[in-house]
Amino acid sequence: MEAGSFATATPQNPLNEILAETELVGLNTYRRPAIEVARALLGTVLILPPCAGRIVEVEAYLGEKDEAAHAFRGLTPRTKVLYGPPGHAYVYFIYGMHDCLNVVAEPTGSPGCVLIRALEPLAGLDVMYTRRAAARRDRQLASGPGKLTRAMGIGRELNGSSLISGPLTIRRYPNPKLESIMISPRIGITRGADWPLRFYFEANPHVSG
DNA sequence: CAATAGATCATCT
DNA sequence: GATGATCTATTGC
Repeated sequence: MEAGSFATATPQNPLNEILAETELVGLNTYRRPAIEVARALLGTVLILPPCAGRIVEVEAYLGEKDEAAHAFRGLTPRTKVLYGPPGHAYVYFIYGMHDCLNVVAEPTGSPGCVLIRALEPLAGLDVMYTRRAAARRDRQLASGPGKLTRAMGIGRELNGSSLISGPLTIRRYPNPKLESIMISPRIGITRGADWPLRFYFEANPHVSG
């Protein structure tokens, strides 16, 4: 957050500023190979009012040819959304406890997607701290796939929802801040663990460990 | 600080 | 019945 330029006790929610300075990420951005979409989403802003966070870490999942992807087993009730149109949210429940957010990529019928792994909190921090009682620093609010869904209030009710119409949306700055991008193998998987499909901002403290 | 165990359930074999 | 795109608390150095 910014240093105390104002002495007012009521903190201004910067969500309106973010909305004014950004533009909605459109369908053409999502309807591309998952790797390209992953790169394109780095630095964009994930918004679910009253919260917003800048995407600083993502992973690409390549569909049926990718052993680590849910779609490796083909079309099932769970993976149905992945086979649907791009630009939609795929939210699933894992480890009996956590929800994870993916963005569906590639044309309809091709189940590539991008896992959102970490956010730099930008707006609604007070709400995030309420939801994430264990967090003592901003960097602990959303530095992991389960943490960020918790902090943002993203649940399975948003599975299959459109990122174009909302309420969950992704927006980009016309002139994004420059940060050097690192590439590494994906985290937390057993098969396909050697493929370099994780992208993150090298020096950003909000990236997961 | 690093390592580890426990929580807890949808999905698939 | 086992596994898993995780997080947290706790233990041990």
